[in-house]
Amino acid sequence: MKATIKDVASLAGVSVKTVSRVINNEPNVRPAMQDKVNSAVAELNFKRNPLARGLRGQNSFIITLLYSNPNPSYVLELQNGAIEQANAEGFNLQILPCDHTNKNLVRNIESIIAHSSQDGFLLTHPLCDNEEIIALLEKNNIPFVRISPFHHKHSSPYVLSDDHLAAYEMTKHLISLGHTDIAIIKGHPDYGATHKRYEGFSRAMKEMNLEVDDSLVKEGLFTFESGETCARQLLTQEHKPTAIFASNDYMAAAVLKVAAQMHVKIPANLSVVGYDDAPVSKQIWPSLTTVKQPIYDLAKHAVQKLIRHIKKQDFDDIESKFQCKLVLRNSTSPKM
Amino acid sequence: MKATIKDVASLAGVSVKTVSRVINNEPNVRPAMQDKVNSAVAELNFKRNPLARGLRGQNSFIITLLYSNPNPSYVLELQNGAIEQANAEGFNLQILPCDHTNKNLVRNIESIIAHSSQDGFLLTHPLCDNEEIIALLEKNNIPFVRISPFHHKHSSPYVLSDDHLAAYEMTKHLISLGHTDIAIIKGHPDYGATHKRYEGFSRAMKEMNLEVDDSLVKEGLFTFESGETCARQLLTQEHKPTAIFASNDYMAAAVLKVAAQMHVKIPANLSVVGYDDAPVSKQIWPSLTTVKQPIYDLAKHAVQKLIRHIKKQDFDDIESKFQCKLVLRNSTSPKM
DNA sequence: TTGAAAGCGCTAACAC
DNA sequence: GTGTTAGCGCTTTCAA
Repeated sequence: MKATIKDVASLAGVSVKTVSRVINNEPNVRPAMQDKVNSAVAELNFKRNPLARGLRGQNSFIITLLYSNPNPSYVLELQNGAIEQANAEGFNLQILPCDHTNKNLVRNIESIIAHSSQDGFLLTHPLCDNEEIIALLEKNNIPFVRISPFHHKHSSPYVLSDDHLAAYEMTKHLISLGHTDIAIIKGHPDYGATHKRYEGFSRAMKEMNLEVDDSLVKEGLFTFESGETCARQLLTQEHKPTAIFASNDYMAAAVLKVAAQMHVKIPANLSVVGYDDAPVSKQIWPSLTTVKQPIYDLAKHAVQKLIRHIKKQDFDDIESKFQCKLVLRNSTSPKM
Repeated sequence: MKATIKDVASLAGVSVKTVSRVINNEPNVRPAMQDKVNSAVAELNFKRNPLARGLRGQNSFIITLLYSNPNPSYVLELQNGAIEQANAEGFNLQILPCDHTNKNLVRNIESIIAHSSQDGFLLTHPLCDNEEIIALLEKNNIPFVRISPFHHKHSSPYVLSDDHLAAYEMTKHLISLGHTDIAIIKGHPDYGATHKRYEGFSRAMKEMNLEVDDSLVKEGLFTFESGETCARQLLTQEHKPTAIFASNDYMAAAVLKVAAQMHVKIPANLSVVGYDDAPVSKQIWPSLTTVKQPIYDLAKHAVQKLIRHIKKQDFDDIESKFQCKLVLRNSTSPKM
């Protein structure tokens, strides 16, 4: 059977409390004792029982990743980064998918935090901008870290990628290819990313003294269908762009569809860029020039911040910002 | 603070054991007592502490979903179905991504099952066909259910979708459109799905007295790149097909790419079908005719089977087979 | 610096 | 049918 702390104690010839001190890196244990305990631990292949630890101790060593996101590759990368870091620090990650349009959302989360014992939460957009959820966690004194929030007004820690800068650089890239009539298909208005990406785009255009014609700014919803509608408008209206910046890859893929139907050659007659480096960006032809967010690192760092918070250790900054990467593929070319 | 079983007991004026009996649906409690307990539970908003329950009881009420799969939408749908069902039955689902090419895989899993306390495992392909993992679980007497296994020789329960039939029907569909020169791009040879899909294809062809020319059977690997290679061969060789059955959507998307590059019009000059109903099948133009597996239901049912196993309840069948659905989109048309 | 004892919230064993 | 008691494996408290 599994070795318990008692087995270790008797093998090492010390008390259970001493074993507990050693395995928890508590101070006030003589090195000689530590060695004895450590070799007993190794010999018995002992690991703490997380259930017992969680029951008796202050902490359960469980953190919960809460998300409501329709993008599978994004969610999975988030999960993988969070699991990796949580396990490395001796925590378990619980994943909690939910639906942010559900009317009972807050009540459901309330019931979950009331009855299971998580040490902290990782909140992704759009949940991390939900005032009710934040108020709930604060009221219950549960530490949380927000991932890519839109609002920064809360004093709670958060991690994000520099969407503004990446959109700025991508736009500059299009301009450097000679494009001046650049359209943008914006994302869903409720998403922070939408506005940051648009601001980055605008700043680049302004800096290069390029006017952004209103007819070249379309309001999408991050879905393929919305991208299709916007693309159709852009490619049929009087003022046609020579390049389109779609605020995510799904909408960029929709641009390719409309272009194909209208016999507009990409990238020869129209350059298209997306955002996210979603799987589709490689599975489509021409493959999409896009922006890769450091999602895995974002998640790892968010867990790190959260655990620091839980352990009440010294804080690093409230904000941690990570850089995106431009991924140049085949949907862009110099303006003819 | 949270209400405990003691609080409920004193409010209801009964012993803790009676409360325990009621909340666990054990027999031998008078209805009057049950009512008293139930109203006390409701009044205090009591829920069992899962940590304490897991520590004392035989079961931890944790089941683990083990997977190693590069397909994000597949994995996420699996997770969602499994979480849904597990929670409905009062269990927690732990997700455990791993890498089936890792040399330490079995040792890692061994360490996990030795030290945390899961009640059972859900195994997905290719892990569910790994003899070492199965032997490990059997040795430790841990119940497990396999999801879409290739080998059926084990007596352990499994769930799967009827790949053979779906591939058969899809092939029949192509034949009904008038196609006779139908090529197939097979999947990775190590995957069971590869062979079942090929068999379904072959049976349909044979039934209709259509010969399958060797040059129309290509060996892919389920990746976009492998699909591209196969498609290039098919579209440049002497014997060209008028329809291509790609064993998954990634490879079907690759066929569209090659066709576009070679100015082969889809579906006018070439019909293409995929498999899986991956996100790309809707994000590409023409959108892909494909097969949708009931992954969500597969996962739910697998959990159901597993929990039955854990509770040592009467068994349903070892095998549970679910039907796929043909999804007809725009990549197929009658042969011209 | 170390250890003995109590007890987290629950279920199992057994008594009544 | 119902209750009492012990104890899961660990951490906490407090005494030495």
